Amino acid sequence: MARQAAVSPTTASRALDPDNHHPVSDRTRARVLAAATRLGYRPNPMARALRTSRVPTIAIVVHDITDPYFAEIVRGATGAASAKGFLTVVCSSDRDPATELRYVEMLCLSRVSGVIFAGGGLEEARYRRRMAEYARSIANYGGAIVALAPRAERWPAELPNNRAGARLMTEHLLALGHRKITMISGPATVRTSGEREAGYLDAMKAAGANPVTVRADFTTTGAAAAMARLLAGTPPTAVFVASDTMALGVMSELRRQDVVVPADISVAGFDDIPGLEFLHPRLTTVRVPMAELGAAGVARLMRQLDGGDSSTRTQLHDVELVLRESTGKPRGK
Amino acid sequence: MARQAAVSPTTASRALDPDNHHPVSDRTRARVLAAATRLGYRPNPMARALRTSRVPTIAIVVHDITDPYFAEIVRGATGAASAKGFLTVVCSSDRDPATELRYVEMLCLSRVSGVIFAGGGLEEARYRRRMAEYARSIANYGGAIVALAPRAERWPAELPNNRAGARLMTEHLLALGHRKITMISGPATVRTSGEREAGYLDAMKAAGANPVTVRADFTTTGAAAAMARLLAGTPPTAVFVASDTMALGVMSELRRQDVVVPADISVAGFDDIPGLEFLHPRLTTVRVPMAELGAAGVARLMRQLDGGDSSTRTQLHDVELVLRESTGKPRGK
DNA sequence: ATGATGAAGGAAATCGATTTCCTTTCTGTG
DNA sequence: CACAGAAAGGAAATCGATTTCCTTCATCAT
Repeated sequence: MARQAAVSPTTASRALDPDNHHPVSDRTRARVLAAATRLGYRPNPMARALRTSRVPTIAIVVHDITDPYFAEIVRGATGAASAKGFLTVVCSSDRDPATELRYVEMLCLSRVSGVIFAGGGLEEARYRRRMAEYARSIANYGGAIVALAPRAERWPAELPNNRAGARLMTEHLLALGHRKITMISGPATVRTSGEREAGYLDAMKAAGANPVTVRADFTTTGAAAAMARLLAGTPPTAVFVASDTMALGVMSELRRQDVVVPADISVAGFDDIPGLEFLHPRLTTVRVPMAELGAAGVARLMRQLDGGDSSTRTQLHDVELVLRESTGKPRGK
Repeated sequence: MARQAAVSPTTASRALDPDNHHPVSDRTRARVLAAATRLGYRPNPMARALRTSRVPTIAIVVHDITDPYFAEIVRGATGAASAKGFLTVVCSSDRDPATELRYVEMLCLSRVSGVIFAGGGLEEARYRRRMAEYARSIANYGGAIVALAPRAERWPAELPNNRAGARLMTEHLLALGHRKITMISGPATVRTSGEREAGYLDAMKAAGANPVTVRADFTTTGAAAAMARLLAGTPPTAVFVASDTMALGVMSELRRQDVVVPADISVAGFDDIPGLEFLHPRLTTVRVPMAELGAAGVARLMRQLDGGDSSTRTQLHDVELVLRESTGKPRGK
């Protein structure tokens, strides 16, 4: 108890308040500060949590922590959070809505200061209803929420510019001379792939090309299966895959069937997850600033907690074309 | 306050105690339980934390969350922890000792119930001293510690059987007919690679073959550089790399120099990180049950917290050879 | 001179459980 | 029948800050 050393019980708290707007004279504050450093005093987070009804930790809920996309986001978020003295709990739902809801319930209960949803939501009624309930409860005790993927809920969001990126990539493919470009996208309920699809359509229409979209599971194996179906018919000269994780499956299937990339078919991905440099040919993709998104999410959270920013505005983050080896001119051009 | 509904202030706490050894009559307990469920009562974790001086969360400190090896461990740990009603905070030190120490200090302060060290420690005096201090402080408030990698500190540990796995892999290479097998290992201060080296030496000596070990940074690029040096001299017919992450660098360098795997050189890794199936040729490696390690770490923690297990014994986990395409007979055999 | 205003800081309530003492009521035994 | 000892449960302290009320002065305007 730093109190003994200093003089006062209450005053210590006031003097130690970082953004203080309490009447404390400079002389007193100096005395308290001196005593505090002398004693190596650190306020007990649990005690203060009980009073303020918020623990100084933020949570980040992801679909799968082993997915490099989410791992990068988590890395960015933990760094930013710890710089602010916050711990980061990660909740990996393994894509199970029930698991995710269980986590969010625990988070509410524990009164974490903020929750970052790195993955998209679900279009299921029960899920949506319970999530809304939890969100209300979090807002109630003064917690904040931020989304890093497009969602039905109107939460503050920090998103990659999916549509612009997809347009850019499609234009790249068109510029190489491709006309038959098909997009391997996710299920209609996944908004991220939906936005990327929109960008693809923008570019195809602008070029007067005929867009073809096939839907697959938003996973590696789902995309591999879709690619196999494509190969069974008359395959396009280029495929644009909605995410790198899916592109991995596509490349794998192509190799299995001895289709040469990019000579026979060009392949483009989205995200630029780490590790792509070990794939051969190296994947052309759109770089999403994942760590930056994580950090931006934390920053947004902090602004909300400080009472400043209360808008539910969506902040877009620029993405960038990364040209590597998996795309090339179509045969005979 | 479930108290109103029931009858008593104290008694509720006793009745709700899971492993109760308090004098509470069955009738009373039933009444309290009924009231609790009726009101949907959940004890406030922060209040109980203040009293018991431990929050129901565990921490896992890793070198790099984007490394699939650690990501898998985290996945295993979070699953096991949440099943016990614990949240998991992850601390990614990015291999910086100062960052790691800062995290551990925050963890002590927050009074997390347990800390799992997924990565190895450092051999630096200052680091060791401060870490010992924090460990003492954690033990002081009743927290637990578990290591998932070999460490100088004598903490309870759940480890993969690195030595046996390395012996197995080396024997596999020998059985294929290789004699010139060199091991690309980590720095001498990294105990994990040290143990794997020992297993390699065991097998080489037993076979009367001449062991050659080269040291590299315990990273992808470090291993790539080491492989480049090896190719500059008279290269071996097989290389055994201390980890899959490093093997990625080795494979990349070999491809860059147009060395064909396994025809020209066989390559073996260690860990069996996910994503290896997209490498070509697919990497032969030793499977370490990473998620299982994470879960075992949590289980060990729980046993310590329950006051049962207080041994600092090291529990070894079996590893398993995974034969794929990157190893084959040496030329001309 | 006097009341109004505001700055500085202390006393005590509060956050919501857990835990330590008790007190009361049985039960069994000499 | 009296009394020891156990069983059941309540009152109050505790954990360590934060926050709400006050009280006390000093300053200023009327």
